[in-house]
Amino acid sequence: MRQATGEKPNCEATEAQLRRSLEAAGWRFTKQRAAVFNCLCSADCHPTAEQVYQAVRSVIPNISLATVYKALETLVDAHLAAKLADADGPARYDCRSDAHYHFRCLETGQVRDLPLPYDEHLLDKLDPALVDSLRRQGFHVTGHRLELVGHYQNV
Amino acid sequence: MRQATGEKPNCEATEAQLRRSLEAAGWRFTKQRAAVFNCLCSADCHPTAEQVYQAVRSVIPNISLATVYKALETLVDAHLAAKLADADGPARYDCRSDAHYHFRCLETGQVRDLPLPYDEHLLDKLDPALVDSLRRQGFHVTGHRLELVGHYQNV
DNA sequence: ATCGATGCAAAGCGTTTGCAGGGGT
DNA sequence: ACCCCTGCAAACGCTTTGCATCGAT
Repeated sequence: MRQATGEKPNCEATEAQLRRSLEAAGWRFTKQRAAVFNCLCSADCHPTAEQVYQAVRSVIPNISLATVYKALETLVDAHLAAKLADADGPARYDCRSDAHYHFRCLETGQVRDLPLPYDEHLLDKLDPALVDSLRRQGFHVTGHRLELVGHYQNV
Repeated sequence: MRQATGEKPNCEATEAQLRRSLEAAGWRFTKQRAAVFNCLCSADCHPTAEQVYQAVRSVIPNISLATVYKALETLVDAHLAAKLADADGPARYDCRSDAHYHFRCLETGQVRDLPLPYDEHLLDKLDPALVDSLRRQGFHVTGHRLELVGHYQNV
């Protein structure tokens, strides 16, 4: 975990902004949800529910793991976070909900955001006629998920 | 599930070929492993362990779900299949182990292979200087996973 | 005051494991 | 004959749920 530095979209969200987003989605603002959200935003790579739980306990010692899971689900529902599947092992949570790409370290399993914009025309770059060709075969493509894999070496 | 039509790489594998691949990886040939492999190859979209179990029971009625899981793990180890993560819900199994792309139907959750070659130069097409730029930020990219999403409408 | 959120414990689901007996080499 | 594999059942890890109480509006 690192301190929030304002690099990530949601990180600048003040408590008031978080409250507005939650209420806009029909949820109440609670300190548990705020703590979970702040944990996600200050993490340098996308944590698991258990990692969020351990981190948040230093702020709210008696929070329960079930509450962490419910808070994460609430944040996802309010489009304040996204849930990322993991082939083996627990899911990871990302405080960005906009379309973007991820990097997965094959050595540690860590998942990070890539400083790379979502490219709506990726398929055209692969092959300009691709989407039409796929549609003729029954595949109606509305988006894509790209994950780069390798290893991460902090500099 | 559909009948094997020979379109998929592993589908032409005779029992003898399957035996050779298993033994090359240090495993024995058993009818349970053969039945599980045949089920994967004849499926029109990548099944879950439970779906394999239900399908294989018509061939080996007393097979256990644990054996199906072990057979799938064995096939993955022998590079005769691959395991695909699912955001929510069980994993899916693919009788191809070469790098290729998938299509995920957002309505049914079904996953299919795409008739699309793996493009090693995808990142260069996104941006020729991308890999170098990422490496300077600590991301050492060795491959990528691309999944197209949308809905599938059989024609 | 109302009604949603929390914390706890128990249940749930997909998957893995331990083990005695059966089957492949 | 050896030892791996199977089938059964129990355990497992991650996640969700039921419920009484607490807290936000």
